[in-house]
Amino acid sequence: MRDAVTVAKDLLGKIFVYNTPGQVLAARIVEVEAYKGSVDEAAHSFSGVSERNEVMFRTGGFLYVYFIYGVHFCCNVVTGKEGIGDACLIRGMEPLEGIDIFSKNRFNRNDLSEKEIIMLLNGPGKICRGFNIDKRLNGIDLTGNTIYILNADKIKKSEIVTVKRVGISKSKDLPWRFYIKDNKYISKK
DNA sequence: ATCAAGATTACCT
DNA sequence: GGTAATCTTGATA
Repeated sequence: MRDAVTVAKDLLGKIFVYNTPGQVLAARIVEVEAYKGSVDEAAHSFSGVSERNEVMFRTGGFLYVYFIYGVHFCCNVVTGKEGIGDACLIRGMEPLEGIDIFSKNRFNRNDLSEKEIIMLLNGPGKICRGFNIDKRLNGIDLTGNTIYILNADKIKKSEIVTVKRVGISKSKDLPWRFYIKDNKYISKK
Protein backbone atom coordinates (compact mmCIF):
# COMPACT_ATOMS: atom_id res chain seq x y z
CA MET A 1 0.00 0.00 0.00
CA ARG A 2 2.47 2.53 -1.19
CA ASP A 3 3.02 4.99 -3.97
CA ALA A 4 2.89 3.35 -7.39
CA VAL A 5 6.22 4.89 -8.44
CA THR A 6 7.99 3.49 -5.38
CA VAL A 7 6.43 0.07 -5.86
CA ALA A 8 7.24 0.07 -9.58
CA LYS A 9 10.95 0.42 -8.87
CA ASP A 10 10.72 -2.17 -6.09
CA LEU A 11 9.09 -4.69 -8.41
CA LEU A 12 12.11 -4.73 -10.73
CA GLY A 13 14.07 -7.94 -10.26
CA LYS A 14 11.32 -9.72 -8.34
CA ILE A 15 9.96 -13.08 -9.44
CA PHE A 16 6.37 -13.35 -10.67
CA VAL A 17 5.01 -16.85 -10.02
CA TYR A 18 1.83 -18.48 -11.35
CA ASN A 19 1.08 -21.84 -9.79
CA THR A 20 -1.05 -23.55 -12.42
CA PRO A 21 -2.56 -27.00 -11.75
CA GLY A 22 -0.02 -28.80 -13.90
CA GLN A 23 2.99 -26.56 -13.83
CA VAL A 24 4.72 -23.69 -12.08
CA LEU A 25 5.37 -20.68 -14.29
CA ALA A 26 7.89 -18.09 -13.16
CA ALA A 27 9.61 -15.05 -14.63
CA ARG A 28 11.70 -12.10 -13.48
CA ILE A 29 10.15 -8.65 -13.75
CA VAL A 30 12.47 -6.37 -15.72
CA GLU A 31 10.21 -3.54 -16.91
CA VAL A 32 7.22 -1.78 -15.31
CA GLU A 33 5.21 1.44 -15.50
CA ALA A 34 3.42 3.29 -12.69
CA TYR A 35 -0.14 4.65 -13.05
CA LYS A 36 -1.71 6.90 -10.43
CA GLY A 37 -5.43 7.58 -10.30
CA SER A 38 -5.12 10.90 -8.50
CA VAL A 39 -2.95 12.91 -10.88
CA ASP A 40 -2.34 10.81 -13.98
CA GLU A 41 -4.66 11.30 -16.95
CA ALA A 42 -3.31 8.15 -18.59
CA ALA A 43 -4.46 5.95 -15.70
CA HIS A 44 -7.66 3.98 -16.17
CA SER A 45 -8.59 5.06 -12.66
CA PHE A 46 -8.25 8.80 -13.36
CA SER A 47 -11.93 9.37 -14.01
CA GLY A 48 -13.32 7.31 -11.16
CA VAL A 49 -14.51 3.81 -10.48
CA SER A 50 -16.07 1.78 -13.29
CA GLU A 51 -16.86 -1.86 -13.81
CA ARG A 52 -13.61 -2.37 -15.66
CA ASN A 53 -11.22 -0.61 -13.25
CA GLU A 54 -12.85 -1.51 -9.93
CA VAL A 55 -9.93 -3.75 -8.93
CA MET A 56 -7.50 -0.87 -9.40
CA PHE A 57 -9.20 0.97 -6.52
CA ARG A 58 -8.72 -1.86 -4.08
CA THR A 59 -6.03 -1.96 -1.47
CA GLY A 60 -2.55 -2.96 -2.66
CA GLY A 61 -1.82 -6.59 -3.44
CA PHE A 62 -4.43 -7.49 -6.05
CA LEU A 63 -3.94 -8.20 -9.74
CA TYR A 64 -5.75 -5.86 -12.17
CA VAL A 65 -6.22 -7.46 -15.60
CA TYR A 66 -7.79 -5.49 -18.46
CA PHE A 67 -8.60 -6.15 -22.11
CA ILE A 68 -7.33 -3.67 -24.71
CA TYR A 69 -7.62 -3.09 -28.48
CA GLY A 70 -10.09 -5.95 -28.65
CA VAL A 71 -7.13 -8.30 -28.67
CA HIS A 72 -4.83 -8.24 -25.66
CA PHE A 73 -4.86 -8.55 -21.90
CA CYS A 74 -2.46 -6.62 -19.68
CA CYS A 75 -1.76 -7.20 -16.00
CA ASN A 76 -1.03 -4.76 -13.21
CA VAL A 77 -0.15 -4.95 -9.54
CA VAL A 78 -2.44 -2.73 -7.47
CA THR A 79 -0.37 -0.70 -5.01
CA GLY A 80 -2.46 1.99 -3.34
CA LYS A 81 -4.70 2.30 -0.36
CA GLU A 82 -8.37 1.44 -0.73
CA GLY A 83 -10.02 3.98 -3.05
CA ILE A 84 -6.81 5.52 -4.48
CA GLY A 85 -6.49 3.78 -7.84
CA ASP A 86 -2.73 3.24 -8.12
CA ALA A 87 -1.18 0.30 -9.98
CA CYS A 88 1.90 -0.87 -11.86
CA LEU A 89 1.72 -2.31 -15.36
CA ILE A 90 4.12 -5.21 -15.87
CA ARG A 91 5.71 -4.69 -19.30
CA GLY A 92 8.70 -6.97 -19.54
CA MET A 93 9.87 -10.26 -18.05
CA GLU A 94 12.69 -12.77 -18.29
CA PRO A 95 11.29 -16.33 -18.49
CA LEU A 96 12.65 -18.57 -15.72
CA GLU A 97 10.42 -21.60 -15.28
CA GLY A 98 7.87 -23.15 -17.65
CA ILE A 99 9.49 -21.95 -20.87
CA ASP A 100 7.84 -24.82 -22.74
CA ILE A 101 4.41 -23.58 -21.59
CA PHE A 102 5.23 -19.96 -22.48
CA SER A 103 6.37 -21.19 -25.90
CA LYS A 104 3.21 -23.19 -26.44
CA ASN A 105 0.95 -20.32 -25.40
CA ARG A 106 2.79 -17.75 -27.52
CA PHE A 107 3.91 -19.63 -30.62
CA ASN A 108 2.14 -22.98 -30.26
CA ARG A 109 5.41 -24.89 -30.45
CA ASN A 110 8.59 -25.69 -28.56
CA ASP A 111 12.31 -25.52 -29.30
CA LEU A 112 12.45 -21.78 -29.80
CA SER A 113 15.57 -19.98 -30.95
CA GLU A 114 17.36 -17.75 -28.49
CA LYS A 115 15.84 -14.74 -30.21
CA GLU A 116 12.34 -16.14 -29.86
CA ILE A 117 12.86 -16.87 -26.16
CA ILE A 118 13.75 -13.22 -25.65
CA MET A 119 10.45 -12.32 -27.32
CA LEU A 120 8.30 -14.59 -25.14
CA LEU A 121 7.47 -12.06 -22.43
CA ASN A 122 8.89 -8.72 -23.61
CA GLY A 123 5.62 -6.79 -23.70
CA PRO A 124 2.47 -6.46 -21.58
CA GLY A 125 0.21 -8.34 -24.01
CA LYS A 126 2.84 -11.01 -24.57
CA ILE A 127 3.15 -11.61 -20.82
CA CYS A 128 -0.57 -12.32 -20.45
CA ARG A 129 -0.53 -14.54 -23.53
CA GLY A 130 2.49 -16.45 -22.26
CA PHE A 131 1.09 -16.99 -18.78
CA ASN A 132 -2.46 -17.42 -20.14
CA ILE A 133 -3.66 -14.62 -17.88
CA ASP A 134 -7.09 -13.23 -18.78
CA LYS A 135 -10.32 -11.91 -17.24
CA ARG A 136 -10.57 -14.98 -15.01
CA LEU A 137 -7.65 -13.72 -12.97
CA ASN A 138 -8.75 -10.10 -12.68
CA GLY A 139 -8.88 -9.30 -8.97
CA ILE A 140 -6.92 -12.30 -7.75
CA ASP A 141 -5.22 -11.77 -4.39
CA LEU A 142 -1.44 -11.79 -4.77
CA THR A 143 -0.99 -12.78 -1.13
CA GLY A 144 -2.63 -16.13 -1.95
CA ASN A 145 -0.85 -19.14 -3.39
CA THR A 146 -1.96 -19.09 -7.03
CA ILE A 147 -0.19 -15.97 -8.28
CA TYR A 148 2.35 -14.23 -6.10
CA ILE A 149 5.55 -12.21 -6.25
CA LEU A 150 8.76 -13.43 -4.65
CA ASN A 151 11.38 -11.13 -3.29
CA ALA A 152 14.77 -11.23 -4.90
CA ASP A 153 17.97 -9.24 -4.67
CA LYS A 154 17.11 -5.60 -4.84
CA ILE A 155 18.16 -3.85 -8.04
CA LYS A 156 20.71 -1.12 -7.38
CA LYS A 157 19.56 2.43 -7.99
CA SER A 158 22.28 2.85 -10.61
CA GLU A 159 20.85 -0.11 -12.54
CA ILE A 160 17.33 1.34 -12.79
CA VAL A 161 16.60 3.33 -15.95
CA THR A 162 13.80 5.91 -15.65
CA VAL A 163 12.03 7.12 -18.83
CA LYS A 164 8.66 8.28 -20.10
CA ARG A 165 5.89 5.74 -20.54
CA VAL A 166 4.97 4.31 -23.93
CA GLY A 167 1.71 3.90 -25.81
CA ILE A 168 -0.19 6.74 -24.12
CA SER A 169 -1.34 10.17 -25.32
CA LYS A 170 -2.22 11.87 -22.03
CA SER A 171 0.18 12.72 -19.18
CA LYS A 172 2.88 11.52 -21.53
CA ASP A 173 5.74 13.45 -19.94
CA LEU A 174 5.60 11.73 -16.55
CA PRO A 175 8.83 9.68 -16.15
CA TRP A 176 7.14 6.60 -14.75
CA ARG A 177 8.53 3.79 -16.87
CA PHE A 178 11.31 1.85 -15.21
CA TYR A 179 13.52 -0.96 -16.42
CA ILE A 180 16.70 -2.79 -15.57
CA LYS A 181 19.67 -1.32 -17.38
CA ASP A 182 20.97 -3.30 -20.37
CA ASN A 183 18.40 -6.05 -19.87
CA LYS A 184 17.52 -8.16 -22.92
CA TYR A 185 13.84 -8.58 -22.09
CA ILE A 186 12.70 -4.94 -22.36
CA SER A 187 9.66 -4.34 -24.59
CA LYS A 188 10.93 -1.28 -26.47
CA LYS A 189 14.05 0.82 -26.67
C1' DA B 1 -27.55 4.75 -31.36
C1' DT B 2 -23.28 5.76 -33.21
C1' DC B 3 -18.50 6.57 -32.90
C1' DA B 4 -13.60 7.24 -31.89
C1' DA B 5 -9.80 5.97 -29.04
C1' DG B 6 -7.37 2.83 -26.49
C1' DA B 7 -1.41 1.29 -20.86
C1' DT B 8 -0.61 -3.64 -28.12
C1' DT B 9 1.05 -6.97 -31.29
C1' DA B 10 1.81 -9.54 -35.61
C1' DC B 11 2.28 -9.42 -40.16
C1' DC B 12 2.79 -6.95 -44.52
C1' DT B 13 5.46 -4.06 -47.92
C1' DG C 1 7.17 2.06 -41.69
C1' DG C 2 2.07 0.90 -42.02
C1' DT C 3 -2.03 -1.31 -40.45
C1' DA C 4 -5.53 -4.92 -39.20
C1' DA C 5 -7.37 -7.20 -35.40
C1' DT C 6 -12.13 -6.20 -33.18
C1' DC C 7 -13.67 -5.54 -27.48
C1' DT C 8 -14.74 -1.91 -24.03
C1' DT C 9 -15.51 2.60 -22.59
C1' DG C 10 -16.89 7.27 -22.59
C1' DA C 11 -18.55 11.19 -25.36
C1' DT C 12 -22.00 13.10 -28.20
C1' DA C 13 -27.04 12.92 -30.14
